[in-house]
Amino acid sequence: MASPTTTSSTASAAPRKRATGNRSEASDPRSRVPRRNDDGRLVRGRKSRARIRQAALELFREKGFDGATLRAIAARAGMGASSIYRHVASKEELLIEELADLQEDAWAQFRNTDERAHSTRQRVNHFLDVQHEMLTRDRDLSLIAMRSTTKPDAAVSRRVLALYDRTIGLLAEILQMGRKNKDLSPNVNVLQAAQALFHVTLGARIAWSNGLVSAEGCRKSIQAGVNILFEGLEK
Amino acid sequence: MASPTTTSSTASAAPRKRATGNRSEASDPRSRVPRRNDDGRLVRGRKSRARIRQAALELFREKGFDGATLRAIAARAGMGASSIYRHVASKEELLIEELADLQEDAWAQFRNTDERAHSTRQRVNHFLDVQHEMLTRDRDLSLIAMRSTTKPDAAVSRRVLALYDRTIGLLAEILQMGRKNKDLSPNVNVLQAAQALFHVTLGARIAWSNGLVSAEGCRKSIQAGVNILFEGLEK
DNA sequence: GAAAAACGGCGAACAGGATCGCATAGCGGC
DNA sequence: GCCGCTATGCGATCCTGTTCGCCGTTTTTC
Repeated sequence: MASPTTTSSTASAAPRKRATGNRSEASDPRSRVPRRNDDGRLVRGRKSRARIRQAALELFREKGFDGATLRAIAARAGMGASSIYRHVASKEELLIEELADLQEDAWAQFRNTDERAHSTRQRVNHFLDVQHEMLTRDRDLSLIAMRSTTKPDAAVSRRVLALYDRTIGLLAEILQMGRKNKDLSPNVNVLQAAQALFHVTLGARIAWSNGLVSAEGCRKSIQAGVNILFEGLEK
Repeated sequence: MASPTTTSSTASAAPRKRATGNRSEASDPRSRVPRRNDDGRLVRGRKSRARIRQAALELFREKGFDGATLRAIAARAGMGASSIYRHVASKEELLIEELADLQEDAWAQFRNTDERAHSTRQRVNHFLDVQHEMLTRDRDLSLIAMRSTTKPDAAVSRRVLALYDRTIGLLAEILQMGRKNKDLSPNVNVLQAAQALFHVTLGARIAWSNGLVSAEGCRKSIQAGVNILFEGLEK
């Protein structure tokens, strides 16, 4: 791993398609944008998607992500394993869809309970608490999200990264408001600060999802990080 | 993923051994602690390990981690694929071994160039720079290390986590010294601070390894995080 | 120095995610 | 009512990490 020779990427550089691969390109279902938009006619597909999702949800809960076989998910959804790939690009995507929804909920919940009168630090802590609560409900959520980001050329990676970005954006908004209110030093770069905050939570969650600390310990660790970031280390 | 039902873990809960599995337990080579310690007489094994490692190294560089097949590695090392498992518990371990070595080198390099007279912030930046340089030489290094930590019950995960811990420990040492020298506020918790610093670097590296920022951008991002942590956000 | 135990290697097999090629169904246009 | 298009489904198959059971070799033990 020492010299920066050439193609060192996690992705198998070659597309590894079977040589015969001539699935007329335009009709390849794996190009995830449906050509015909679903105006209500494609009922069967939507029902299948719902069934797949439900089955995946249940099995993930019962056996964990890695314990839930695609074939088992498919069976419970009442179809063959390969059919799942008509609706989803990878197994991970099944979980990430869920994560995206829960994120949305968490953000909404924050918006509904946010008090702009509170100090910036309080608001940040509140935001991270809501986020924390959502994520610690299911270990796999953080875990598989993280794992996805180790597959740079998979679509699911970009999806997760986008969620991360959105989270950072929301944090930046809070900080921005705080800076305007003279709650924060005027020369902080809110985006960088938001990133730092987010990364601290991410790191704490690694420890939690590996069972090194309890959910509460994770929360404490996040709070400690927030405090340091706000107060600084220097005297 | 909503309710905290029961067994929701990434690991397939059941050990999934084949029912017949009665590999006399005591003689199972997969229990990675060799019964007999290598005092120099077990030459064949050591040569094999070296060949495997070399082959893996080359192929990872040529094709990337995911692109390098175990069968290919084995072939280049002149043995069957299954034999590799006499020496290594998983493919990931092959890369992590490398990472551990490079870490050691990086830490040594830091020790050799560290100037205790410098400010704590300078020393931290130097430490992280050395670390950064080492890690950005190979994208897979950070990537697969991260991926490993998403498999909590695998040995390789614990190995990586230990490396993380050691890094945090070294950072904490620097901070501790800084606190003694009144370089830092006396009431900072050095361990928490070190964790926060480390997590910021980890987060920046996710962005880098996904191609969102250049190596230099990653470095800048880390530095920005360090600055925020030292100076604090509050005015 | 012989039995016991650990080492190290092999080919077959397994599991599980993903892909292929073909078949069918639903819909709009004519 | 037929055509053509896309969506959806299926079973076989691929690929790859990993495990199994077996066996020859080396080291330890007594």
